[in-house]
Amino acid sequence: MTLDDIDRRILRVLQKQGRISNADLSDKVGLSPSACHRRVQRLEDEGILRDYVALLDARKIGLPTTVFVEIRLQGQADDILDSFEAEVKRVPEVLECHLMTGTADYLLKVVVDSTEDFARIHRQHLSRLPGVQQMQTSFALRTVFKTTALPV
Amino acid sequence: MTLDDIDRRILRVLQKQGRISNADLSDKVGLSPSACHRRVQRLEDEGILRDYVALLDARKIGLPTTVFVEIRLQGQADDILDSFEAEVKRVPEVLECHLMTGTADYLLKVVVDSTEDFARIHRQHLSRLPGVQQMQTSFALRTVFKTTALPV
DNA sequence: TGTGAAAACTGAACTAG
DNA sequence: CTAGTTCAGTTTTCACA
Repeated sequence: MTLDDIDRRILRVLQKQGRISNADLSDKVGLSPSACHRRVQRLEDEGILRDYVALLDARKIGLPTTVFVEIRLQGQADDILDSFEAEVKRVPEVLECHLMTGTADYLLKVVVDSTEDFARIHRQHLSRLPGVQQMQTSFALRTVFKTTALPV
Repeated sequence: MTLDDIDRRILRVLQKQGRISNADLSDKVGLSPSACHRRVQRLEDEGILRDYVALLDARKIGLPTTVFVEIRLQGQADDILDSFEAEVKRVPEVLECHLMTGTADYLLKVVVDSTEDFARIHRQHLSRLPGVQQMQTSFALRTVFKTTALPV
């Protein structure tokens, strides 16, 4: 599917204000409410608009610390990767898990309350992940910025 | 502020379905619509519910590739950090920028179309960032999972 | 918690380019 | 024929009792 300029404007607005009313959105992008609504529906049907979510203030719910964990596995056989991934999925503090280029390396993004809390999660979950050869941890001192909005 | 069990349920639902109607939400958490509405408003007022956003399918808008870039700066003087951060903010493909523990290290998360596209962004933007001593790039081969939902 | 007026949503019928 | 508009019935929101 091909996006025109108005589509991109709609996406830019919704990536910042996911709960804006269709009336206000149509104003912002210069369409009538129903024309705008039809476009939004098309973007949803195509799966380009994938989800609407609420974002929480991590600090205010006691998870101010972001940790990145690099993990080298013992091999790259599919069953090693599969069982590792299955276990990682069960740790709710792990928000992202990427398989990186190179030799069976994973990068995890983890949110925790504090370094002590991370120690606990490490002890209870990460240190028990199967097939791990090496693990290296880096703490974010400060998140300069973070957005979910893709450039469209 | 202290969150009770129903608050947490509300937050869990809204982190997955940010546009659910108040009527449906109140059903799911077992409250009357107006009681539920009051709680949501309180969570918004407190800033715990920070934002509602739409999430896009990165693949479908031509940004299927995630790249992590580790950067070591030449020093950790405030003005070096400040000018670096100011410049990084201007690159829309950079979704996250974290200052990491250690010696003036940054970690950037970047989304691009392809390795060639990353090469362009590197050439045009990243290689021109001020104060950079060293830069190391890792590509995500495959994103196993990724969520914006914090564990509450 | 329940109520009701005001706002928003959303589909149908219609129109212009 | 595609993309926009107006209009009207329905649903949702949200302030107040």
